[in-house]
Amino acid sequence: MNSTCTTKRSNGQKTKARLLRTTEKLFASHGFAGVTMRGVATMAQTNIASANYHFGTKEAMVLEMLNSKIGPINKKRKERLADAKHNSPNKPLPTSEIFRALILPVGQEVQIHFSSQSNIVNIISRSFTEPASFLEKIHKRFFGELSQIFIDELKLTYPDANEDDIYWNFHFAIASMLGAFAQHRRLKDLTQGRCNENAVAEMIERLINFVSSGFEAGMNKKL
Amino acid sequence: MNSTCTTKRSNGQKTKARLLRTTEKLFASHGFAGVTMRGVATMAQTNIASANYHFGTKEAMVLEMLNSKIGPINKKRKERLADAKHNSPNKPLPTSEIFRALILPVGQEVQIHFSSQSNIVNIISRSFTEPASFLEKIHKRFFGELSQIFIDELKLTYPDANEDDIYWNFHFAIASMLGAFAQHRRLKDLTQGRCNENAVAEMIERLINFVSSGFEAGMNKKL
DNA sequence: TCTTTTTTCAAACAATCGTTTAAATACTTT
DNA sequence: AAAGTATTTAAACGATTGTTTGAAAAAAGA
Repeated sequence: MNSTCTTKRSNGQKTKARLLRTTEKLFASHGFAGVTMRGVATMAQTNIASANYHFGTKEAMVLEMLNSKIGPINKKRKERLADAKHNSPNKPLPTSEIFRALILPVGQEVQIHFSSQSNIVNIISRSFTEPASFLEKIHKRFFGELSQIFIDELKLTYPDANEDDIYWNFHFAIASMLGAFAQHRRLKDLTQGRCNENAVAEMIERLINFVSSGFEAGMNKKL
Repeated sequence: MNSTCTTKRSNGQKTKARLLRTTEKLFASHGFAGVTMRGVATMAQTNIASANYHFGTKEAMVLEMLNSKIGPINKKRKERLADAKHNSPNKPLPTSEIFRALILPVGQEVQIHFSSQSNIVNIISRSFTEPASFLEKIHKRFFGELSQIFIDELKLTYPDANEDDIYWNFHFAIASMLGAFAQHRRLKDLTQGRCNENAVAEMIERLINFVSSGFEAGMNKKL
């Protein structure tokens, strides 16, 4: 018959998408352990076995959700870095431009879905200290390839620098970014309501400035 | 009769201490969810019910362990800050001194128990993004009172600064510290063995420098 | 020594977890 | 319309979780 809103299968992809969205919400608010097959299925208004039918295991379901969220962000990061290189050829990039390419794509995602329950901030903050061992592999997979690209770029900007300096301070930069996002939920308590939703863009700029300055200081100052 | 090595009760406190040490190890390596009453009891060579007898609940057991580890560190932080103020009265503290008081006590703890299985780094890194809701309260309790002390001190050093600037950049500083510790376990992979155990003291100094520089830049530079 | 309290233990409880099964339903294709 | 595939469902499985019970064992006080 004339299907009203579907392309091939009408309900299968719908249910799968609903399950993914629910996984997103539960993972964002309660972490991996808080994602239960029953909870996801119930909240997605379907059956437990349906979740297993679509994803096989809980682990695969969470992984697919994470990939759908973090994958596009990493793509934008690489694109922004490539654009910056293309716009100023044969010249090393400023430190702030490198970290802007790293931070801004997440920041934009945060701005878009700020008041959403399944905020990307919560997902990222959960996914980098989750106890589950498979998440460590995922983290390595997601940030491992990306790290090398950005470290190589930093080496071009600091050609005479000690490699240890680059590694250490890049480590701090990553830590600052992730930690800032991880703690972002608690910021309202910390500041007693001083930071409202509209300040997200401001926070991103502050974060880029903080990280870039810290990195530069770490490269220049001899301890 | 003449008790050989105990003060009042011979075995009760011993078992309780053994349970706490085991909780420490399991929490450090597998997080809150990885701490199971059976696992702790077995590894501590005692019975499940014994753990419940001594602590009541799993939550209380983990809390007592956390308090025993983080409490003394926070005490040293306040002491170091008070000492710094006492040594230079009527003069605002340098930014690096304030953050040194915040970071060094943890760093020393890290150095002492670096190769230990129950490293304080792992405990701290676990305890600040653990999904369990009670841990968020603990985090607020532990860092809540401490934050205000250090923020007040930063206000003295930057008397003309915008309060928002102080809050934001202190937030980043805390995030950097926690994130750096949280990621420390993965650093060996990231650097391909470039960072050995002896480099802990170096990392602490680098971290203090990174955080102080980032904070100062955030206070001075207008965006 | 006898009594009292503290501590340990095996066993079971109730709840929840991820996963599987097999039958029923919905949809597409022929 | 019939056949075949895709999807949903209720129900159960086995394993694990934190917690409780009640009795045995150990230690302490009298």
